[in-house]
Amino acid sequence: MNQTGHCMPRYNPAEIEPKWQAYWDQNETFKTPDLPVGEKLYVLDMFPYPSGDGLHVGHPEGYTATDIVCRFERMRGKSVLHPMGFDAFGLPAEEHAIKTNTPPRISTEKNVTTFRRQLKMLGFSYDWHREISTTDVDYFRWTQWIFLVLYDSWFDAEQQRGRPMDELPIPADVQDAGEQVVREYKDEYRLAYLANALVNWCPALGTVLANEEVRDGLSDRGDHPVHRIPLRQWMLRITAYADRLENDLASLDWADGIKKLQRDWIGRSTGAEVDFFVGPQDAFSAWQSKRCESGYPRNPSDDVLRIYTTRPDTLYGATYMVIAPEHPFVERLTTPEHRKAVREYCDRAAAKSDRDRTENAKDKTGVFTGAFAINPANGSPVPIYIADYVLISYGTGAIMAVPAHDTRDFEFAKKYDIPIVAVVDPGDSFDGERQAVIAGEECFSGEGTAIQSGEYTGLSTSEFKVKIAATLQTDGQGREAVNYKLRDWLFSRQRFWGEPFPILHELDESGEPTGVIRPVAVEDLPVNLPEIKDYKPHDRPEPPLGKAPDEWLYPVIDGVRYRREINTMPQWAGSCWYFLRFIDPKNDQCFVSPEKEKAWMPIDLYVGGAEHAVLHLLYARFWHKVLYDRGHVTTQEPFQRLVNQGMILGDVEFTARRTADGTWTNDALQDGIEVVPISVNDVIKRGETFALKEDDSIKVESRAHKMSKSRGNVVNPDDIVREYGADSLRIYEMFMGPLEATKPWSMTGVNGVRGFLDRAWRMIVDHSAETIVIHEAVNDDSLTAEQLKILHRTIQSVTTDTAGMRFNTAVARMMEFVNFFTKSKCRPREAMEKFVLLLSPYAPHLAEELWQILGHAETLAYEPWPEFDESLTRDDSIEIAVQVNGKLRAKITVPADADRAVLEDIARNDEKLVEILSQMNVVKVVVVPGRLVNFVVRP
RNA sequence: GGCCGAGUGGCGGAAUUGGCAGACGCACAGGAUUUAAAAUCCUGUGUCCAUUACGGGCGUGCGGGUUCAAAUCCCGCCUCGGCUACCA
Repeated sequence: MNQTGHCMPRYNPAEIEPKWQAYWDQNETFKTPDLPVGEKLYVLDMFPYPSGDGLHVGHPEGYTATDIVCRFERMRGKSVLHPMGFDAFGLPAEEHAIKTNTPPRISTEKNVTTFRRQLKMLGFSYDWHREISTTDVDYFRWTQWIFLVLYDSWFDAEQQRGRPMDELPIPADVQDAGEQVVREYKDEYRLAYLANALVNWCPALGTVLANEEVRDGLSDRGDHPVHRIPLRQWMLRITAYADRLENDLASLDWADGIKKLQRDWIGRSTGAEVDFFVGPQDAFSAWQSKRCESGYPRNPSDDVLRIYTTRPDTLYGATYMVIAPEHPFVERLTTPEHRKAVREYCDRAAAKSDRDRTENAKDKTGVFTGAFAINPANGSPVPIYIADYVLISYGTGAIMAVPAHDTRDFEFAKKYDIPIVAVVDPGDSFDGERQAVIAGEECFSGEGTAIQSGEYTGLSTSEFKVKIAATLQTDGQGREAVNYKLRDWLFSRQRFWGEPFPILHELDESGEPTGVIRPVAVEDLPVNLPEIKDYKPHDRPEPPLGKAPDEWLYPVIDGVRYRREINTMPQWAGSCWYFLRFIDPKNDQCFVSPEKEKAWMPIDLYVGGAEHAVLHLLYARFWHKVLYDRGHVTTQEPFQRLVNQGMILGDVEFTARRTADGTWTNDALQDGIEVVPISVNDVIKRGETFALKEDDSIKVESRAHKMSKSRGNVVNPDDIVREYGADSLRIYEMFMGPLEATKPWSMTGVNGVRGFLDRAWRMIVDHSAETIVIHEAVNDDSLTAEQLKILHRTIQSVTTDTAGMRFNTAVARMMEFVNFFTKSKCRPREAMEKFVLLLSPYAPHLAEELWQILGHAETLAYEPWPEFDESLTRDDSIEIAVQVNGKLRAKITVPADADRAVLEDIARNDEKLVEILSQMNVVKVVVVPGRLVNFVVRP
């Protein structure tokens, strides 16, 4: 039996785990057929970014969960697709490339090798034939192809679907204006389009930074100043799909929390757009009548400031207006005497990131432009301010400010002494000071009844909204509008290590861009990354691909010279469709064969961390819907069921506070007081909290922290596998608690699970023998009635718990099985074999080994999952509780199927109950068969 | 500030529909085995009172409520964690 020939009586994962991994590899045990045979199951893990640090213990948590489901369902006869790959584009590899001046592909491949080794070491049953990496040229060829689909699509708002560009209706006046106007018109509709977007440009580092790399207007690395500058960027029109992305959530089997996160992120709001006239006051009525005739224009003219509001009912209370510092009207509206102050204010705002602006939200700042607009409701002039609490990227970048009914406007108005006019009466039921609100001394942002609102006075908020929207519409001064917090997706990065855009910019004879864009022909894909000499940033806000050799950068097609797009796609791109490629990873004719796509999609179970709850899932859903609309996939949603695994924290740490001279203290943290780690042995529990053993007046803090390099509490799976084995790691991660919960790591816990596997081994293998032989207690006897009951109960629990992904309790039931049979001198082979099959999804290496020891030549991966007989799991007699007034007073043993009358009778005749009941009057008897009998009594 | 989640022994956690709180594991203690230790096996282990045995009181973050019965349902708080952050 022992292939290496030497004696191995003890459970030795270091030997059997590599053995079975090699077996699965050589026998292609988990190779999945191109098309499912029978019922299909597509189970997907969120593929990892292969960082230089290798796997951490958080990865195997979700991966083990899906692996258990896959192994379990294979045994239940399903055709399972379970692939793995790598999301390998990304910043760390590029940073490494800059530092060492080596191509990022080299470090990426090295990291992928490490990840693959670690994943194989854990015994996951992936079909490795399907491995893909987003950085594979054969892969990103199709990422580029999908980009071209996006570029060639527009969103038909009426039909609510994406359609090819050649189906876009071109208005006659546009058609007549010539080719260039038609081209520009088309570009306005494409799902992929170019626009000026603000980026964080850091001149000192010579690079553009992500929002999270900027703090207080300085770069995270090096503290250099960062400016927000507009740059021509690729955008994806995800907002067009906002309503579908929101509505289709209803059909998905996801946790409500995650759905809500997505809904909030999309952030749909309804309200109105209103144009405020900004010309001279005596021209106002002329403008009004003009608007009555022309109607509300699609794009605002120069003589108006267009705003978006969700509360058009508060129009009469708009006492000032605010535009964002980046608003295109800033320059034009500012009067000469305010120019200097405005310029200074806008420069300061430009130096701040969105995040910094919002972090100091309490203190509103702003500057007066000197200009006024006319409130269309009452014709009175209102001052126009510039303030960074208004964001250029939301709505129209301008607001009407109603300080009486918006807390932000209220703060601002207080600070700058702007009139506050209440126009909503909160009513009697209002908790706060109703009179203070009406007097404009307190802000109220709820709904109520209109006051001081001309003809609308007396209307409820909702009636008012409907009426004024209609009026604005007829007067051509506004219209109903919908807005989203979701922005169009900024889809380009000034980076080297990403997918190149398959886009060419036409150049004129002097080498300047003509504005004409030419997509790379599908047959010319892929556009590979060029070799470049160095990866260091320039001092211009230009991507590293600007340094590419001319042969790459300046292709000539049909005598026309082009410059390639030198931005690259963001890391999200590759993960937007990888699940489709897994279905058909080698196809060089199309991104996925329609037949295979139809057979395998949608994904039946998708497991990953909650950190991707919003962006990745939203982006992938968006791409999928475009592909669906264009007829390339057959499902509207890619991820039918989603489960988020919880975070694994480091081992619990105890800390106490100490002063500089070394005395313990409970004082708050301040200069001279430090937090020091305490050993578990020096800690006692005192009441609700922990305290120091040597001085129990000193509080000890007990908490598990996120694993991080800086804290030094990171657990490396390599170490765990070396010391305890992969099967122990797998089971421990499942046994810690529910999959979705956040839970702290514990080394002694792993050791405990290893003890269980040791016992399982010794239950079947004679560990005192010289060679591997089956334990003498294992025989061909038939099971006793009790053994049969335990076996079937175990099968039942493990089956339902595994199917319900309650892995922690499934493991507990298997532990009980082992505890029971280890005590038994007679362990029928039938029971042992069924147990091994139950264990196999959880501890596949050990199970395979035991299966072989029990005399089987083939892998157990496709053995039928054990069946249970429910009638065998039941007891003939059970013990139930007898309560008096809800308190447990006795326990009685009764036939399992005893009815109410019988139960009450037995309970009444119980020795103890006779005694109690003799002194009491029974008012009521509650009998729950199989549970309890409760006597309600009075003296 | 907003949203979401969670509070059960020394610790991780279990507990169908409201129906015997603490499954399983860790840790700890005692015992067996051993020259000894490790390993293994057995026993005990919420807490307080009582201990002659049977026992009894309390107990699922806190305070109320509904109910024959509440970890579970309702109302009001507290604490911790995660996400998010001026979205007009």
